[in-house]
Amino acid sequence: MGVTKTEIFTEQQNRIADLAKAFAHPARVAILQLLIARKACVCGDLVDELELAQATVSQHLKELKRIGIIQGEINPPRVCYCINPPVWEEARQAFGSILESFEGVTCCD
Amino acid sequence: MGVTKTEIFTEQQNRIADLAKAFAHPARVAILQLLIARKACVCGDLVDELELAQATVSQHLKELKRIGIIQGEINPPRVCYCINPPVWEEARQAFGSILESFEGVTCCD
DNA sequence: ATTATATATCGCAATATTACGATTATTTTT
DNA sequence: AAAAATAATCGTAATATTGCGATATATAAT
Repeated sequence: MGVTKTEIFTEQQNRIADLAKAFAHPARVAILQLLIARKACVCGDLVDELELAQATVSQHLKELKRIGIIQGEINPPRVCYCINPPVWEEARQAFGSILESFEGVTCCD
Repeated sequence: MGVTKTEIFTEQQNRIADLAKAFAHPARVAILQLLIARKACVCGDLVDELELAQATVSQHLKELKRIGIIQGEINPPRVCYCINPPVWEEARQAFGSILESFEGVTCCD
């Protein structure tokens, strides 16, 4: 159906999935990397760097904002985007936790 | 168009996006967690634990296999799935690298 | 006031994803 | 050989995502 059955999963599983979506498209990875490099904080700069239409970049920014991993500071007529530190930290914890939980033991050797 | 313009991004960006897709759905997070806990390696056990149809679980397993993060050992008529250590390590590196690259400095304070 | 600039949103088309029943394929068990 | 068990695949429906042109909005500059 294209509709995820979120109710059958735990809060944690749904949150990890949502945080992962921030990184699950190369354009969003590129945006996050640019924001970290601090070379392009303003939306228009991101549009210049990425070969994507302004509307498309804006849509990816909206998705990243929905997840909470970035925040936008309105500075008319511009908007300055940056990483949202607490949520970034949440992502570090979440991914770190699951990625470290595998000890290298597989059940079918 | 629903079709990602992979050609305008770097190999690394595309790979990170792909690895992130492994975690970008709660069912796949649940599957990976179960495989790590070693409680359910066999496909049928996963179907029992997740409230999803067998066909749906099988589809998620296929996607995880495509990414390479799990492998399936055929043990007819069963298939035993487990984490694929080298790709899991690749994911740890990739996410670790990008997540650690943010130093807490934001450009719009 | 008018114009220019910057970004968000709308509407649309194309493609991808999620989910599942039904079927198929393969191997074991009987 | 027939039946049972397990998992993959097919087909299909519903929804989501990606991308962009066009438009709307809001402020700054003229």
